[in-house]
Amino acid sequence: MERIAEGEYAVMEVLWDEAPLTAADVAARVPEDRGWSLATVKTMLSRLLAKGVLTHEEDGRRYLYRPAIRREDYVAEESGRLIDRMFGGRVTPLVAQLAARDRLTPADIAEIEKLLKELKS
Amino acid sequence: MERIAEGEYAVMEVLWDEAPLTAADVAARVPEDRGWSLATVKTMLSRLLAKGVLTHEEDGRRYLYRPAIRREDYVAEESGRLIDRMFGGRVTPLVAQLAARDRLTPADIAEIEKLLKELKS
DNA sequence: CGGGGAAGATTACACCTGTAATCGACAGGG
DNA sequence: CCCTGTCGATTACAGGTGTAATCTTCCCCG
Repeated sequence: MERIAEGEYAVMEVLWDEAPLTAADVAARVPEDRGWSLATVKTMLSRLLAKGVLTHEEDGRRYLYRPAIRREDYVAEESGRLIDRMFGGRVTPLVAQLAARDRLTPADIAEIEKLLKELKS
Repeated sequence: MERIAEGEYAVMEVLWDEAPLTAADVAARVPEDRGWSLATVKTMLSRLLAKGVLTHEEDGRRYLYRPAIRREDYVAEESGRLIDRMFGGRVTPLVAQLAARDRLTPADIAEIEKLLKELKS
């Protein structure tokens, strides 16, 4: 699966959330703080099409864009890459790391424990 | 903290493992499969210096390089970035995701449970 | 029916990254 | 004392990315 750049990912998020959309619709839904012009969004859409992670169907003179890959799949791949690179492919050190950095609230801990318990059954 | 590119990260790994080292030493320790020439490694070192994530001390006509940032800190930052981007800043969905993707072996689960238990005390 | 606006396509351009080659200085061996 | 090898510094260059502007085509409003 083709790599998706950081900015492009923001566009994918929009379409994972709602699809199909026109370029203008996507632009309208991209987070404000990106400060992107419509032209920029169109560039992103073209590149994502070229990468094969979006498809488009014609709607008169416009395109309707929709994701060609599933969000969970992409997220899984990216997470895997990070874990491979920074934690030698092992998940436990990641969790340990997060714990040590106080990224885990008591609520998180409870939730994860529940999750793991279900996994074992 | 400056962003470290994928290739540059491989150089950092070498120096986190052993420092200080000369450019030639670093080149000798970079994973074979990168297939990098000494020149390439030197470029990486310069860029990392420019980014402020390495320091160098003179040793005659050569430099001895050593990390200027701690590995755990950088790893923490990168992990945080991924979690923010792909999981809305929440850790639990990450773990859920890993679980669903069978990235968690029973041994992992046991280990994580132990880790969490310690956290609570 | 003509002009303006909107759609996608094409082009632009600077910065980052991977991957070096080349350059100028200098130290050490013969 | 000179040559050669080695060092860091500088330069190179293509592909990816952020961020658009411009071009071409065509539809709709007046």
